[in-house]
Amino acid sequence: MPLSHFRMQKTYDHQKIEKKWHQKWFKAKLFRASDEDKSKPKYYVLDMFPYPSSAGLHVGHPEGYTATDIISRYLRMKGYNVLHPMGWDAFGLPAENYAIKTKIHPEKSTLASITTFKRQIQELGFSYDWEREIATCLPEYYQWTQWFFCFLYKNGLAYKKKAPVNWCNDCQTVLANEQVVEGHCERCKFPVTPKFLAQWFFKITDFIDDTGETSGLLSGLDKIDWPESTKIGQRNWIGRSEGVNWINQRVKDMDISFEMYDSVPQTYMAQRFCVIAPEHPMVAKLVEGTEHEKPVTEFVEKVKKRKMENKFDLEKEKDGIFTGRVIDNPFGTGDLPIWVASFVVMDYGTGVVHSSAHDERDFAFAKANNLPLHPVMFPEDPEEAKKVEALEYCYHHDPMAIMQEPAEFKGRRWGEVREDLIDFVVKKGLAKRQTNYKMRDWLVSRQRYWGAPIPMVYDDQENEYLLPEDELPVHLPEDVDFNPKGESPLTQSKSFHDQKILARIEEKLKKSGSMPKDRKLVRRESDTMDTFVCSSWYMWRFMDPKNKKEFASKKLMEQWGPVDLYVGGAEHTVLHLLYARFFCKALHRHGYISTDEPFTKLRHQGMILGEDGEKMSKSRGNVINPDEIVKQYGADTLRMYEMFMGPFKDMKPWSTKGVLGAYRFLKKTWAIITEAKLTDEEPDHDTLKMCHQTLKKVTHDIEEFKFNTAISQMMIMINHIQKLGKVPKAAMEILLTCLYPFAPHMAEECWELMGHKAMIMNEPWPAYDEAIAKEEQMNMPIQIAGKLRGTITVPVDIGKEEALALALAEPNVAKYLQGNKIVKEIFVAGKIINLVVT
RNA sequence: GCCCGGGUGGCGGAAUGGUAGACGCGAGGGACUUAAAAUCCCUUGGAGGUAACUCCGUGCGGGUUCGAGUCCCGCCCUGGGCACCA
Repeated sequence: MPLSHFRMQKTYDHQKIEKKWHQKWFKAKLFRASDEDKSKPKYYVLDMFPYPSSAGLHVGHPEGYTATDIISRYLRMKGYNVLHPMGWDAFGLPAENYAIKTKIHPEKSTLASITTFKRQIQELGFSYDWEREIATCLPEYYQWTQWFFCFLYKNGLAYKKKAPVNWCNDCQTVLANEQVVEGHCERCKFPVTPKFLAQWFFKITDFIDDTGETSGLLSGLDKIDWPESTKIGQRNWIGRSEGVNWINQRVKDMDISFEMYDSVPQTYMAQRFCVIAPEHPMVAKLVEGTEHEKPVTEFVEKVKKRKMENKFDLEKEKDGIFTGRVIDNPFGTGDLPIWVASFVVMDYGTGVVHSSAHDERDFAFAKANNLPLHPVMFPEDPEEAKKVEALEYCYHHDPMAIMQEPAEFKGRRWGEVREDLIDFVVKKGLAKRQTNYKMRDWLVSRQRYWGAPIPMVYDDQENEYLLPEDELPVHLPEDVDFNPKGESPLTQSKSFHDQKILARIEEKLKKSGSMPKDRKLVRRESDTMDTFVCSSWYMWRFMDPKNKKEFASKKLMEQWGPVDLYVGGAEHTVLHLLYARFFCKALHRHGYISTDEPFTKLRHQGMILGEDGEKMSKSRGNVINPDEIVKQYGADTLRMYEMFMGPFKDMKPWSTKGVLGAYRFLKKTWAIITEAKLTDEEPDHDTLKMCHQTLKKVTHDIEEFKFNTAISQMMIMINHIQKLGKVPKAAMEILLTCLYPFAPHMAEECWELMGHKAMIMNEPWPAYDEAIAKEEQMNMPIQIAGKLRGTITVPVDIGKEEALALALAEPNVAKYLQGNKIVKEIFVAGKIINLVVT
């Protein structure tokens, strides 16, 4: 047996290596973000903090976390003071549902989940500053969530209003949309009905447009580096629309008049009827005491019920009923019958709209209900115009359409009259300019236990009072029954409504003059806040997580804010990202911070699917447990594999076989360090070139979130090095530096084995040399009429004449040129030759 | 329905308008081994050809261009979001 078989091979023991470096990093507090160090530029890298579910970490979590860890480690090497924190979005429905089922208190199950999540995340070796860890369900955090409620309330940005909730009469509880399946309760299959409750709203609509120094939710998007699709998502969500409100729309023979919003006022002379939302409070008045009262009321009830069933397709709806009333039309086109129509949305505009022949849905509604239509603009083509006149189809949104009415605009094009026409009708006193938005105010009340209590109290006459700040936090009480009893779980708690404490609060309120002396406090607000409120401000808390006096100090927020890079799933395109921007803008408007956008740069990770290409789920049995991958192959392998799978933002299926590719790469690296002959000799020309090419590619790819191609370049380099007899240390050092952000345990261990005393993380990120990285030779393709007919090996910077001469000499090319005349020579330096022949 | 993505080998994917398929997985063949694992080497889009090489090929149909996976127009299929899941 050859001697080499007895040579002790140092095996790649990932478990031992990873544990060793976790301890080293932890002991030396190496990832502490320094509040004091002003010598380095700051960079704040934030992950969307996870909801610690009882299922434990999903392989989807480490995808984003690895990306931010790569960026964080890379930037530290580049000399930045990096803030990279982690925490827990710990309030929410699942823990409460779990409590109802198992009687285990949400706090207990949530804290257990956090412990598991934390262990799993730590095993992956992410460079978080754990001293800044936060959990939204802890009083030291939710005290400040409540402070934000107070802050908004004091500034007129929180108000109470009645709104419908999904109500299950069998379970006696409010249901989340998620718990409503096709209009029925998920648990007991009972039909869900609407129930109107007084609920708290935040006035997010106040921040759509710019105000003073604070950019609005719309224009602010223009200055941040976010994916365009996400910006579009937010713009569409906000749904800004400019138009007019028609005024003095009086109901004939009644003392009622409406305003009606119109985003396309050009065709107002076509209006022949109007439609009102079933929920409109005036509907009852319109039909009161008439023969229409009964059928209309029945119709309204029917529509409301169908809307609750979530199966309501606004676009296809054309159900309606006549109210028996008409609008006394001020335009001189006759009275407009008022119909109740299922498709009219109460939340948009004023809930009453005019209808005309130039709107597709109005057109369909009129045809279905035999209502009059009257086109006022026509296509240029007389044949087509006839069809429009005959109401064969709905003619709309054609800029070239020719207007017939009003007389003042006759002959002009629809596409250019808008502004003039609006001025005209405004001057005539028919309308006023109006901007509308699809977005509604944010409903934050939740009739649940596991959330931050809303810091309000009520007196015996149901008047509301904001809690004095020194009464915060309002603790979640323990004496609560999670089983639904028809109202918020907190309503039942004795300790929550402790009369002694209420008396103390009452005294304070009276002393400060905010409460009349003859009133008596009787209860606290028993609703809690939407968990999105907790996650709307957590990025500020990370900057100053231990602060007992403020949610975060102005000084530290100026120092660390805003978040330079934010990474998370695209499912948060609208809600979370919009709410966090709203909070930031509110803080900015009221002088707390100097930035009005919280996240300068945003990137989304794509979802990781199961091996079957389907979404991972327990029921499908295709869930991959990261613990098993870490145990078998190590954290570095999991990190490498997840980054290598494909483009960061794309959805990609898991492949357990594919993990092997990443593992083999790491083992090759390990083998070179532990087995190959490392030499102090300078790298040869090709190896040096490879080093600089790799450095260049990895540097650029990290910055552009192209981690998959960065890794493939490292694979190319290791394949090259493997073929060398002696491996130059200098080359391995460059490779390990590139590898460090991706597989930090492996890189540190190898670095140490190479004899380095200091850690690789303390090395500066090396600069590449463009001149060395450059290829000097290339295979230049030669096309004839766009088809590849040969290649020539030439210097990259070869000139046109020289290249053409070589190209013509290439045998296969010459063959194809026989008997043809070259009419055009395309030469793209360093790229290609294309000869166009007759 | 509305809004936003995506369709490239057996699979994940790569390609500033310039040789389509880098890198990895899988598969086939070989080396080492008593054997297996591990590792290493070779082949690997399809069809034809001993070979040189040729033809076809990036969801479908058109267009722009010397040249299109990439840009434009029209389709088909598919995934995600849609306000109380987070």
